[in-house]
Amino acid sequence: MVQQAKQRAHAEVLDAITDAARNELAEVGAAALSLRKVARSLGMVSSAIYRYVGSRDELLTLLIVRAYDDLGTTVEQADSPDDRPFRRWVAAASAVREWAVANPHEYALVYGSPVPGYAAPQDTVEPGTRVSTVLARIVSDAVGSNDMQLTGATALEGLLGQQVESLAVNLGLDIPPAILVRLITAWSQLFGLVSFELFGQLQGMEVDREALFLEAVTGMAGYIGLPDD
Amino acid sequence: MVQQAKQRAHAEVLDAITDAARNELAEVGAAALSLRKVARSLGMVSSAIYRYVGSRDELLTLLIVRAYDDLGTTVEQADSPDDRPFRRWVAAASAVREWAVANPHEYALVYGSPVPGYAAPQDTVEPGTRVSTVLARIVSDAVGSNDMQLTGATALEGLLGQQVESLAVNLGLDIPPAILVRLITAWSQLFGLVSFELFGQLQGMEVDREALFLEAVTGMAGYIGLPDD
DNA sequence: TGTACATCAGTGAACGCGCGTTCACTGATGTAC
DNA sequence: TGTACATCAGTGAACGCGCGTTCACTGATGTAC
Repeated sequence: MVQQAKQRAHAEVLDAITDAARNELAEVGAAALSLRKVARSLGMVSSAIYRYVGSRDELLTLLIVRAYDDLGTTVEQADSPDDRPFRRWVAAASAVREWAVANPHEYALVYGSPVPGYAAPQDTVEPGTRVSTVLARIVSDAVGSNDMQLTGATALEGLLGQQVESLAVNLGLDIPPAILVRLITAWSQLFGLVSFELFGQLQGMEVDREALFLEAVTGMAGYIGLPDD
Repeated sequence: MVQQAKQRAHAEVLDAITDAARNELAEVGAAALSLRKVARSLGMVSSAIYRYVGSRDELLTLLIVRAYDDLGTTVEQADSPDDRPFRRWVAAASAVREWAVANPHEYALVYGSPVPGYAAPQDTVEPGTRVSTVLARIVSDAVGSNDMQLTGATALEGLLGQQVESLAVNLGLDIPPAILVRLITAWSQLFGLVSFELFGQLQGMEVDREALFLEAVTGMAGYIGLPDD
């Protein structure tokens, strides 16, 4: 019983460390994140951190997993399966953007340029797939309910067609290759838009970013065959 | 005369420094780029660098300008104004991707997450616009020659429409707002695709990346109204 | 209830490291007369 | 052609810094009997 209290205390401090690290991240970015600063911000001596975290890389991994999970949860909650596919797509995409705008450094940690000298371990893979899983479900639901209106799609030629087909099988997705390619494309375009905005490439252009994003997302919806109302 | 030789020598060493820095960049990334390592790789003592470069930030700026210029030149050369608009678009987009794949760290330096603690000075702005200038010229040429086939474009509503209109005026572009929004969208999607591929988000998906890219670029061409052959 | 022992969070000093930058200097090269 | 001077690339030592990580330790808390 009391051991459990100890374990709880341990977990709480670990949470506090992760929180502090998140704040550090927001101020200086991943490359400059330092165990010593995190410790200092908690009023601990730097070596005490090692009771909770094995190394700096381990802390980074913790942050990455947490960021993926945070974003994953947000997007999952933004998706209401009873809506029309178009609405679901827009909602999911907007959720990605809003989370990114609210958490720019965590977004950068996960979708920005790789942190030099850090190799993501296996633990980060699964939480990283949650967003694309939602997107895929939206599309496969639309396929299932015959809600797709794919225009101008050419049959996939050769190698790419085969690869996409076996990808669909591997992921257990009921999505025809011609649509799945477009989904993959739209998926990366979605993050492209967000990164572009967040990393300052739109700087100097005075346009309403949210409206621009909605325009783009609507265009992508058409591209992947999700009809607008 | 001899002074000129001195100046030339100075410029040559500065070039060597930039080259060495580029190599460093390719190995450790921008955040970990160090003046001392660059000096060492040239067989100089670290303080000697300061004869050529005022500070680490100045060296970074040099690298950024050079990357922008490199990419800009590449894309400009890939564009042959006599081709059909669709071909020009594909050629320009492919040039971006190929350059990025060949120079991943320079790409990351310029289009990746911002380097912490570094603020880009004004000198980097102009070379940064060269790619988008090419893309805009392709589209405005197509507009001028009545080569556009814009499908499903809704008139832009409210604020965004006005903003895009005045943007076109400011940049001196003869592109109707409805098309310009889509160009901006496609432009950032283009870099989104490239970043996604380069930063490892496609990892674990066994698809021919070039073919996927071409699919996407073709889709974007349709979106911005450039008809395929 | 009391005592001996185990656990483990947190301390504080120390390690070796590489960094950006400064500074007084040497020595080669070019210039002026 | 020769001499005094200026320029400036490169040297080497030093500065102060913050980092990740280790280690022997203290002291509080809980456990077994």
